[in-house]
Parts: sequence; C-alpha cells; structure tokens
Amino acid sequence: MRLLLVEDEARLAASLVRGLRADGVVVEVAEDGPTGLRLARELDFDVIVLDLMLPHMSGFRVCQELRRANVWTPILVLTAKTGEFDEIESLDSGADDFLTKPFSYSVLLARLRVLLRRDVNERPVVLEADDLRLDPATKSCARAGVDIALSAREFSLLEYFLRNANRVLSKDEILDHVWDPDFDGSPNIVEVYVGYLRRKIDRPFSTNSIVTVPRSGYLFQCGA
Amino acid sequence: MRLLLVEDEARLAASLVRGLRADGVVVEVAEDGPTGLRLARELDFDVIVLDLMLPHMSGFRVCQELRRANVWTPILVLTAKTGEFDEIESLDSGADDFLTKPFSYSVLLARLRVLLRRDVNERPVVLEADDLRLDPATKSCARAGVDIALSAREFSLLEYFLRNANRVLSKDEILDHVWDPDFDGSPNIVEVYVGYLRRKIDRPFSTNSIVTVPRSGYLFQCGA
DNA sequence: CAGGACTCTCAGCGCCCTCTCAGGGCGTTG
DNA sequence: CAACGCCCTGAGAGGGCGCTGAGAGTCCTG
Repeated sequence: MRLLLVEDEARLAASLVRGLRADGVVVEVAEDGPTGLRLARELDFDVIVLDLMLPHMSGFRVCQELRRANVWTPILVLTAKTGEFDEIESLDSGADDFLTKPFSYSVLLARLRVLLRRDVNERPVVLEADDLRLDPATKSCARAGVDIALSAREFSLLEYFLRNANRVLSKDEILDHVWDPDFDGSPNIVEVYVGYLRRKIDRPFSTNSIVTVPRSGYLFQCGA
Repeated sequence: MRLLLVEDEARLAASLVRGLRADGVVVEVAEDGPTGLRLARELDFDVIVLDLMLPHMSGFRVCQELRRANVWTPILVLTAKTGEFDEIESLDSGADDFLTKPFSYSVLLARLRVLLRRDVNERPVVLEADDLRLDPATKSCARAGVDIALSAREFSLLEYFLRNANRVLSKDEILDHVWDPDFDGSPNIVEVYVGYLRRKIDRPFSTNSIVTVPRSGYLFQCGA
C-alpha cells in the first residue's frame, strides 16, 4: 500500500512513518501544502493522510484542489481543532474521513482499513454479440455504433436471445420467458416480434443474426 | 434517500427522524437489534445509522451479521462510549464510520453525505452531470451557470436521479427512495414531478436529461 | 386573514405498443 | 400435382400508459 502523509510536525510524522512502515505500508512524506498537492497529483497513492494546519497552503485547499484536478484518492484529514465547523468543512471539501488529534495509532490504522476497503462495484453488465450491444441498465441498444430504438417487448425478446446465443429456442420456450405466464394467445406473436426485430437489427445492416430453424424455433447466432 | 435508523432511545430517534425527513430523507426506524437486522436485510436502504447499545442484540452483532449476509449498505455507528476500543471494534466489524454521542445534527448530516458519496463510485460532494450541478449541502441547483429554484420534493427526486444516472429507475423504485414509506398514492405522482423537473431543468435549456423508458421507468442520462 | 408555495389527486387526451387476424409464399408429404 | 403445415408480414383494433392542466388541501408568511 502506498500512502502519502502530508504533515509538518516532524515528531508526529516520524512516529507515524515508523509505525506504518513496520506494518508494510509504503510512505511518502510532504511537509507543506504545495508539496503534498504536487506529489498527490503526480504519483499514484492508495490513500492520503492530510493535516489541516500546514505551511503555505491549508489542508482544505489541498483537498479541494485535488478533487478539482480529478484526483479521487481517499483522503483522511487530521485536525488539531475540535470545533465541528472544521469537521464539516473538511468533509464537504472532499475528504473521506477525519481524525481529531490526539489520536491513537490503532485508531488511525482501523480508519485506513475502512478507507481502503472500497472495492468499487464493477458493474457493466452489457450484453454483446459481435457488433451488437444491449445494455439492460439503460434499456439501450446499438449495432455498429448506431443507436436502435426498441419497444419494451422487443427489448425483452432480444435480451433473451442474447442470453441464449447460439442455441435454438422454441417458440414455447420464448413465450414462457418473454411473455407473461398467463398469456394465452398463439405463438404467432413470437413470429411477429421476431419480424419486428429483424427489421430493426438485421435488415438495415444486412446481417442475419436471427435464424429460423424450421419446426424447431429460432437461433440467435454470433461469434461465427 | 432511504435511511434506516436503529435506535432505541425514543427521544433521540424522534428528533433525528424529524430533522432527516425535513431534509427529504426517507426514514425507517427499528427499535431493537433483531428488527434492525431484519429490515436491513429485507429492504433496500442507501445508508444505515446504528446505535451500539440496543435491546436483544448489540450493534456489533447487527453489523457483523449484515456483512456476513452480504449486505454492504454503508453503516454509521452511534456510540455513547468514549473508549477507542469500541471505535476500533465497530470499524473492524464492518461499519464504515462512527460518531460519539453527544453529536450535533449538522455533523451527522456531513458524515452521511460522505458515506453516500462513497457508496456510489466515489462521487464529489457536489453532484454534477454535464452542465447540471446539484449541491446537497446547500440544496442549490444550477444548469449552465443559471440558478434553478427547486422545491424539496423536486430536489430529492433530482438528487436520486443524479445518484443513479444512466440507469433506468422504475416508478416504484423512485417512490420507495424519494417518498415516505407510508405513502400510498399512485405512481402517477412520479409522472407529475418528472413533469415539473423537466419544465425546470430541461425545457428552458432545450435539453433532454430525463428520458421516459416506456413500461420501465425513467432514465437520467448524461455524459453521452 | 389573504396570499403564496408546495404537495398531491383526478380526469381527459392522445400516442404508440401490443396483439389479432388473414392472406400469401414456400417447402414437405401424400 | 394437390394438400397441408409452417412461417412471414401487412393492416388494423384496442387499450395501456404517460403527460398535463385544473384544482383542493395544507402550511407558512407577511
């Protein structure tokens, strides 16, 4: 773990560095605001510990400047003041947490653990098949970079195809998964909607993703 | 924003609920550990405020059980004790932050803002989407530098949209997060307020941030 | 007490989505 | 070759769904 400590009090800094290094943390120290800002922008840290009272430039400023420069490294602010005003202001200026001096080393460590625990949820569950993209989160669809407007039913159907690509799906199967369970119309509706889809995602691009398998159903093919 | 408050002291709970609701937060209250645990597991909250001293089950246990059950909602622990031991133990048992009683309401709010910002991919304090800016701390809103006056409800709704940008939100989902839990009107209210927002943040600027996704809900889109 | 801001309800309207239906093409089967 | 089954598609009905204006109720403020 790489940590940047921005702290001008030599004694405190030295003792923190000793403790952190003993715990296997890679520590860099900056002794004033501008230096801290520069290091934070130029190097890649996992977390920043920032004192509020600094020579030349306050911790507030450093914090704000960093966020403004689009640096989102977690910041833990240290403050000797006890007023809640500072507290609120640090948090609102972009800090992730703060600690009031004096504090114990173990508390600092526990806080750092929390800050580092954020495993940012990877999300993009985008369905892709060749040049076709389907995003369930935004209900959007595009082929070869061209946006395609789909109705709700069309989207559900295409989503089902993509999730079962390269597999023959019978009309009844499709009916079960894409239409309401209590739908009692004829399977012809599937043919109708397959037709709609082909007109939107195949014909304009001269592709042939949705293949009819006579007497069996349909097949969405990709990755050929 | 949906918040779960687990607190058995009625006076404190009531005053927090009043304050939070006035700020547009949707609050549910649990008065003991097991109830809190159950609600937290069954419902979808944005943040949990948890007292340590609780009937039937301590805050520690609640916290641990939740994390064990794979519920990662941010948790802010309230504690009356002053020893740092509790502090470390809460943080290590899965809490994201803690606050020692007595505390001021504004500090609580600031901490909550931090937790929420963290939850949704490390967001700055001010919510931004293209040229739209929303500041939860001051309840102010501006597009392209022009200030826009929003009512409390409109603000909550827009804030929810911004925190879930580029994702389709169903009307029920919106109802759950922006309106009180005991609201039992029809989802039409969402359409009405979306209409209000569009008149204020889209029409005057010829933009189209809030998109209707028929039969699915609404989508706030930005950064396209 | 009047006026205004805000929240919510309700009903009307219009669009487009969904689904039905029937006719035609095509391959298969007798 | 005729008959049949299977698939495709255009036309069109109906209704669900979303949007909006009007207005009632409430609270706050001057």
